[in-house]
Amino acid sequence: MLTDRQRQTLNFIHSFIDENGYPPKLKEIGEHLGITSRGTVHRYIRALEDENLIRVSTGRSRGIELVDEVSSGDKNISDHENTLPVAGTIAAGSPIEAIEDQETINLNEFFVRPGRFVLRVQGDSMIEDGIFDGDMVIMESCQTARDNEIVIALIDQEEATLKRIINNQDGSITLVPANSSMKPFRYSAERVSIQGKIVGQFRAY
Amino acid sequence: MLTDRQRQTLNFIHSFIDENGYPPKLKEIGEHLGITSRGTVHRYIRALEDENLIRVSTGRSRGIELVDEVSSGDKNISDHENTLPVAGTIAAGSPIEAIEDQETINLNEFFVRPGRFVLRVQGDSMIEDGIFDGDMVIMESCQTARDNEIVIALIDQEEATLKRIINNQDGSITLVPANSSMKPFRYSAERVSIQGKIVGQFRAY
DNA sequence: GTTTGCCGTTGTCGGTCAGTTAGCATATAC
DNA sequence: GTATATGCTAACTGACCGACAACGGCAAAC
Repeated sequence: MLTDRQRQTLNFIHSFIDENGYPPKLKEIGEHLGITSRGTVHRYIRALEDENLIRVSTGRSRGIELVDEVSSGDKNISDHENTLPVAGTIAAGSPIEAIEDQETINLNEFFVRPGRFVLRVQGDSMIEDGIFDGDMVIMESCQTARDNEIVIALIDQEEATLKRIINNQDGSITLVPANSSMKPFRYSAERVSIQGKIVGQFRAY
Repeated sequence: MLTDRQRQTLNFIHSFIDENGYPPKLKEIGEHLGITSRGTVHRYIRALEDENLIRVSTGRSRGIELVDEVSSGDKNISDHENTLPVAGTIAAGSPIEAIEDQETINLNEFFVRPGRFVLRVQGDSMIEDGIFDGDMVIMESCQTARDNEIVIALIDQEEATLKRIINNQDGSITLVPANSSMKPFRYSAERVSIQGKIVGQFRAY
């Protein structure tokens, strides 16, 4: 029989894998449970292993596996249910006609890849690039970026912002907002770490 | 089981090929990961080859091939493959960290419904509403719209445009661009037919 | 034909990180 | 008092990671 904490641990492992496709490490589990000690977390892992609920490859990072439960049901989704027809370009002079058999787009296939995540944007610093307060941006994790890419930059390990990046000759980094009422800021390289770059943006009305 | 860095490497190779049609070289992978050493990158490549996830033609530049994953059997369309984790809101003061609140978003479920379609936007008439030249808009077919909704209006059965709509007291219709260099236009009701209203917008970078 | 430079390959070195184990402390239930 | 669950710190080990150096193949530049 599991204790509360053990059950919480198992639940977290479950949803973490669901979400990320790979298992968490002890530290991540600890953060979720509010435990700072990896040793304590490890004791839970051990207990769950004894109960035969997980499998652990000893020594390896992220070495936790779930023990198979009932194989998940198939989710038979026929393809067209997941696509939107692309009716063409809207430009002066042409009505949008009956949408025949033309191109379709599957938003998931278009945007969803491992290593990507979504953020809701707060603030107006990128409005001139068409990224508005409340918009969602699709980011891809990475540590470096080329000039003029839009990135999430973490400054002094504290403040995260969405900005356009310029890698200066001298190694410093300039973060440029797309809002003429704000000014670019220049930082030494050590102060800035990049957490991801933008690959998409969307908005619902 | 892959390490974090190995997974990031594989993801990058994947999207690089997707994007460019040819595989990246070590240096390019390194730049993406923030590594200056080709040797380190090479070790990842080796590991991925050992895991049978890629194939490498030894010695050649850009000699990486992806191993077909279709063959890898199950393709357990587990849900997370179609969702993106929502990492939270990006605002000053908070690093994007452990993706805690397990919210995820499934773009298809979010946007795809019967009767909707996608249009590519041409022109700048809606830039102040964050709809740029080249953006895609998701429309829902309908014949009427309330004030201030963004619609596709077909004028004189000829010209289709994306505009904000105002239904005037006298029955006429005003179409308002979101671009201060353009003026609203007023049409009699007979001249305008609405083909759909906006429900979403997206853009790829 | 030689040189130069890019690229992949291999190996080594030192630093960091994750998992593991053990010992100590506290609170609660029996 | 004893047992159990919980949490911490400290220390050990091996995996992992990144830099660097060196080599060979190849192609463009001279």
